[in-house]
Amino acid sequence: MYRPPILTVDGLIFRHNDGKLELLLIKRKAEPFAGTYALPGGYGSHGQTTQQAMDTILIRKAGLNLKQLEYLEQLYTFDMIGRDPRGHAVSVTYFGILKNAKPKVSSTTESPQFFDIQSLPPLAFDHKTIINYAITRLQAKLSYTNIAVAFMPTHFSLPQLQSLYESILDRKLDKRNFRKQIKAQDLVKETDELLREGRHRPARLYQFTNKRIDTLHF
Amino acid sequence: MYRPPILTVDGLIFRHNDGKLELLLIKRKAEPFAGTYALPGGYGSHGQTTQQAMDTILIRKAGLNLKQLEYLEQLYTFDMIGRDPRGHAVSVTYFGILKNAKPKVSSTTESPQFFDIQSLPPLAFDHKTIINYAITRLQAKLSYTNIAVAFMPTHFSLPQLQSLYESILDRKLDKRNFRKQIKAQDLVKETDELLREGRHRPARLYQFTNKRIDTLHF
DNA sequence: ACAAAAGTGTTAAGAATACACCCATGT
DNA sequence: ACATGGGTGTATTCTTAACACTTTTGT
Repeated sequence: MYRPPILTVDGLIFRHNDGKLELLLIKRKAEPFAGTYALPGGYGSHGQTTQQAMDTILIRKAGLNLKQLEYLEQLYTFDMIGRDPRGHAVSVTYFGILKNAKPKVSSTTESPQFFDIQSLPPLAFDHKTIINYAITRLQAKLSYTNIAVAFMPTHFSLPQLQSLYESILDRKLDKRNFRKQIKAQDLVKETDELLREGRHRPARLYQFTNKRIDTLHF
Repeated sequence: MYRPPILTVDGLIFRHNDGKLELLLIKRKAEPFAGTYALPGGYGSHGQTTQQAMDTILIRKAGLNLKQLEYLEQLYTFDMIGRDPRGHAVSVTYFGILKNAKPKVSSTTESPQFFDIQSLPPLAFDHKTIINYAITRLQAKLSYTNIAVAFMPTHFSLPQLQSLYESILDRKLDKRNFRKQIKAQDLVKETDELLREGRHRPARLYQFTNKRIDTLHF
């Protein structure tokens, strides 16, 4: 009789908030690693695609459903010995982006919480490895896709967009070169609105020219 | 009681032979799609990593084991309704490269055979989609990794290397620019051997400077 | 001597980088 | 009036692309 491996699904939900790149974590209630932070995840069941499983799990653990995400792609499938108390498990991971302006939904079932990527708490399982993998992928995609679209609200200033790039790439960019490149790609178009938010010159607001996100996952 | 989904594993084994990019297919013996060509694949079992499963399946279906491959990476995990007669299945796919000079091992269990990428037979399941995905990935990796190393024999001429690039990218490249770029990356070094193979000037043989293949999978 | 593939450099255009000052606002 | 972040242009280097003739061999 055929006995398949345990299949789990884990989600990496990012957002850009307050100039920082943030990741959604939950605090585990069950053993192993009870009380430790972890990626929201759970078991996939027969008759369900892994994406459907991801959806149910995110709703249960973080009060968030996939339709609220601006972007979702499969990240990688990790199979590691000792991930699961019941033995070897295969985990399909998904990488999602929550748009900045969206309501920050979260039931408190497992105290879902966004953490700045720069200061993550200790993590359960091999989740730190998975997160590093996701960030490297995100950095790579930033250069050859318009994935930035997924993070930004519909109207945004170029300094805000630059802040997104900087928090993902984890380095400062030259303001003039950044603006020149963004404009050269014609990724964005001007609006006639301004954003006033301090005792300094207001920023012009832009919107993206095409809202579709390139869907090449490499 | 928890019932996991069916888990399958499929392999995409490429090689570069006779100036063409080739892919390993087997002819299915069982239903569904009996008699149709397909990627070598099968079920993953409890207590086995997907990579171990890939190994046993390749041995059984094509008389080839993973250690004979020059390169292996995970490609993607497809879950599609109707892939499996027993219902919904999740398939983890691996992408492998067989070095040119390697013995072309193959038991005839399921008549494993290499096909030119340019003229593939009709394929079972959604395997055509998976293959297209793999080729796109391979094309992308060619530009930012030294994955070409995996295809070439230890000693090779630059025209042979160019032929590999051309068969993967499916377009002609300029000879002078190609050689300049390869040399600029210092990917290769000259040997003092020559390859004579026709009534024309012999080609100088080269070897790769570092045999390690970059292992960034993006 | 000729056919056939190997080998070789230069120029032009475009992309990426470095860099410093003026502008519009709130207090 | 001043502090704060928003906004703008040019020069240089590096990268990419286009392009044609000579060399060495086997027959």
